[in-house]
Amino acid sequence: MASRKHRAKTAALFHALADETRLEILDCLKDGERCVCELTDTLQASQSRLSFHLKVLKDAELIKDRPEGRWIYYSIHTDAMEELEEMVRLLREGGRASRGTPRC
Amino acid sequence: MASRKHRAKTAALFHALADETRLEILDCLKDGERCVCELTDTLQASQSRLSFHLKVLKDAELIKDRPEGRWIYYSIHTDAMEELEEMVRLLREGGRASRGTPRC
DNA sequence: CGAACCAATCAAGAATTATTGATTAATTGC
DNA sequence: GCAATTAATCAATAATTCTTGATTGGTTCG
Repeated sequence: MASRKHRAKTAALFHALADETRLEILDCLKDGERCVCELTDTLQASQSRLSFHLKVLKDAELIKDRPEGRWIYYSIHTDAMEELEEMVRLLREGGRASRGTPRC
Repeated sequence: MASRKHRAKTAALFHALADETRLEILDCLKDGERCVCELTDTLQASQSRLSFHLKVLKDAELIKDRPEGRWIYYSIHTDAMEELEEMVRLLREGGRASRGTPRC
């Protein structure tokens, strides 16, 4: 069926992934959690810019944060990654109930 | 490693998917190929608007077209869908060579 | 407390992307 | 050939997203 709501959620998730800087961040976090200052170092990006992209990723629930003292550590939110795989599977395989109905 | 080039390609692919109209088109095409006028009908979208989004999807190689007479039939490009799954898998599982290296 | 540090937020501007309406090109049927 | 149909493209505008630099809030350490 692919409800309107689900479609919006899917679009939002893909939007969060549709940016090189954000992909770079995710790539970086695959090795484990990092604080923002480590990321600015590694990715050669300004603090403000990075903060913006981290927020996008966090809003999409692709990453989560853990404050500790004056640092904030970010890491990959595994659940969302699983959800992403599910979305792609639906997109690909269809998940259509009626195989005989030709029109959408 | 996730080269710069690969990251750009990934971002571009996700960008093509980050739009409700385009997701709707893909959803529609899952039932088989459709010509543009069928899509404008079903999706209640203007011809020009649809044409724009079809171009985005086609540029991302998510769909392909088959001209026949004065119609143009669009359908899902299965290869790209497989590639998409591969990208998501890489994003998720890492595909990182050195498991021992902590920094990115 | 005050200085230094980390990170979020804000405002302004730049850049990109989407929508609309009009035009154009190609094809079919009369 | 001419009118009608299908779809791409273009120009202009609207809307969204990104970047930058400055400010703010919270934390630690002296």
